[in-house]
Amino acid sequence: MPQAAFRSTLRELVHCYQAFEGYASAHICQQGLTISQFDILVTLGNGQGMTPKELVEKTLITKGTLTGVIDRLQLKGLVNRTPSTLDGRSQIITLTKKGQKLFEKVFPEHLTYMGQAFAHLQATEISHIREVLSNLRYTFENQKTKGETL
Amino acid sequence: MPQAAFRSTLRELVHCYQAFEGYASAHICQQGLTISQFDILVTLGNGQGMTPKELVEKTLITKGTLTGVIDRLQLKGLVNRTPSTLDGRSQIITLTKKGQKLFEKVFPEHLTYMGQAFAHLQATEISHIREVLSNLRYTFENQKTKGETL
DNA sequence: CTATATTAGTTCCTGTTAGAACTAATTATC
DNA sequence: GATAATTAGTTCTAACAGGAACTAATATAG
Repeated sequence: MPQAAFRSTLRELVHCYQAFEGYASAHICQQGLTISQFDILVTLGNGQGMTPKELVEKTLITKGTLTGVIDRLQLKGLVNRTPSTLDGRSQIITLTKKGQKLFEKVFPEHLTYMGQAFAHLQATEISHIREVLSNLRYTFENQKTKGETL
Repeated sequence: MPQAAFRSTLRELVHCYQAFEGYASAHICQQGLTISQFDILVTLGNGQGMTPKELVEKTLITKGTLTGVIDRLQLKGLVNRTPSTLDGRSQIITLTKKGQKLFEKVFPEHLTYMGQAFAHLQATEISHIREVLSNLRYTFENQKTKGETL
């Protein structure tokens, strides 16, 4: 089989993701936040607080890592840890006023910033990109499952 | 502007990349290598050796990180550091026989493994994905440059 | 030729990642 | 209701990322 075809596509996927990360993080790091911290801030924004468990489910951060990310957000005074009254093992992470304020400032800015990159694309083009990515993702996930069942 | 369009596309990009990484790394880690180590092994394979500087240029690893990656590859007996005769600051990283042998085993296997994920796609479809990714990448890179010039 | 600037690689720092082991609390089972 | 299995969160380890500071060697400029 001619392998050059998919190899260059994979390279392009990596480069594309790197370009996205570079573009997004440039803005986020300007705010003195890391990507992970921003991810948590945004996930907590607009909500009533969550347990670390829920945060792990909603973000791409694993539980071992999350402890440290929350530690640092707490040091910055952006989140609080409150023991859960329902479950003694559990706690609720909430934004402090400072955290909420930061979220309300940074999140819309970030959307605008990211939106700029897509400004020259039609809605149908954006949808098409999403479809292609979705199929490619499925390709890997489906294959992985196959491999595991063998 | 309706922001939902590009937001879901970005999410899909992240998920797609994660799926790719998960699929690829499952195979690489089976070989007792990390992604970075594999990256260096493959970059050195088929060649005469390179300076760390060249490795930094050809991979996505920064020079501070590279020192450690090479250290660990050296500990595993997969690469050698040889001082350059042309430049006293410089050194040449080469695969040991063991490293070369590992490369010759692992790399073709990895290509086959990755190729499996694309087996159900036509060559034209693979090219199309590459085009879409390439354009999306350009979108970010172009935008970034714009921002910097402002 | 000598002072200066640049370059190659290492080291250090902070933060993140994945995964394993651990603690404490809770649920399930008999 | 005591024992066993789960679950929530923390801690630890090895590795990596990005960036700044550092060392030694080389190039450049006067």
